[in-house]
Amino acid sequence: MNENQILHYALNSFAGIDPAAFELSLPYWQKRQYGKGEFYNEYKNVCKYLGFILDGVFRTYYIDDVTADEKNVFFFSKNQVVVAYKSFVTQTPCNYYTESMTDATVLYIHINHLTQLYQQSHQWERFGRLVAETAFDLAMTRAEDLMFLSPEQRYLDLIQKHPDIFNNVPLYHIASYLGIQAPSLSRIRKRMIGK
Amino acid sequence: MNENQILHYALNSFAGIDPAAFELSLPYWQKRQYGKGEFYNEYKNVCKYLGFILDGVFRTYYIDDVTADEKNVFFFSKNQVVVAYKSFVTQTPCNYYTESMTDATVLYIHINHLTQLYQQSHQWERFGRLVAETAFDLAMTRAEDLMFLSPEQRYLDLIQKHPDIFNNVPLYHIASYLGIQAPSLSRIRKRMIGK
DNA sequence: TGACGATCTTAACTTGGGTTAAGATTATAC
DNA sequence: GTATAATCTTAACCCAAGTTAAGATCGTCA
Repeated sequence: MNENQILHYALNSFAGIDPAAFELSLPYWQKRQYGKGEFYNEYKNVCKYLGFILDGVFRTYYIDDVTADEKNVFFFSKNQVVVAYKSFVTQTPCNYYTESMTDATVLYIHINHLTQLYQQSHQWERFGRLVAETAFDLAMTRAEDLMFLSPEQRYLDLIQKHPDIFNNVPLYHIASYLGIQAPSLSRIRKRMIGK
Repeated sequence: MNENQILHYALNSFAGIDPAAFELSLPYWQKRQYGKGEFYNEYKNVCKYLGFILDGVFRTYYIDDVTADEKNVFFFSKNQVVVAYKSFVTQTPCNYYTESMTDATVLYIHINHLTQLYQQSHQWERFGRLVAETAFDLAMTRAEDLMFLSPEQRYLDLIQKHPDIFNNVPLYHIASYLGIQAPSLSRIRKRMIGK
């Protein structure tokens, strides 16, 4: 499959975007390559683009004012949307950094063009609603993991449900995502041996 | 103000629902009184109603399969929407209990009627999008609090930002919401004295 | 291959929350 | 106003994660 076919396939399975609706959007998608460590969106920047990851992994992180620690909030990987959702929706500055952790390729569309598509097409309006619901689900699941699971359970969950992330990301970034320090993750991994 | 005026005022400030659009919805709103401890929506139930709280406080909580502990997820209070959002949107069974913590009065609308309003009116469609964005914001803020703040900071935050909840809810429910046990909250409160 | 930087683990110690059960305080009902 | 239940605090002990720094391992590239 070429890149447009991959994109159409993903949009169709996600939101039932048919060939005609996809055609509508085609002039608006652009492609960008990211080197490892490049920013998709920076702190204080308004996020103006919704991206679709053809390849690579991104992370969204927060930097604590006081301790200057980085805290990983989300990972985004292949065939997923990457966006600073709240900033994108409200067009306000973002509190996070969103950075590529690997070389990456992204197809992206400007918010103005997306808004245009919303007005032109029911299918795209539906897409907008589904993105909102997906964002809610992502945030809610994150909150639930933190509320209901121990760090150890969160670790096992991540391995099981997101091997693509686990296998492409250094452990200290995993630890930060799980809400613990690197030595704690090492201890958890040691405890697991033989279980 | 009578109850319909309160509702219209809230809908107007939240989503710019004008008198005509409000009029459209009027036949669909119903009123219910809750005694303390009654359920707005139960575990495994599909949430079919979106509620607007005229008075009272509700909590949404999860029960751990293993320990049988209750974990408070959200509080909803006066002049806010109460709903099990994910269950409502997807019309799937809810993982939570949503229960009134005080006597309460709620105006509520059935999902089918709301969907009907979405189709009839742009203003109501906008309302639907804003509810989605509010739900996202609530879940994201919950996740951020758990990721970035210590239990102590979360406690101070709650007092400052949600005195209405803090003043109407027993401390052991607050502790559960903060993600700690009641004795820990006592220790935090003791530490605070003199600060 | 060997050296450097990146990553991961370990150790030793500190800190704060979990657990359990008892006791103090507050609210509520009779 | 007193009894009773609900709520809140305290104590004692345990355990997991935080912190810091050192050391082991892995990857990469000249």
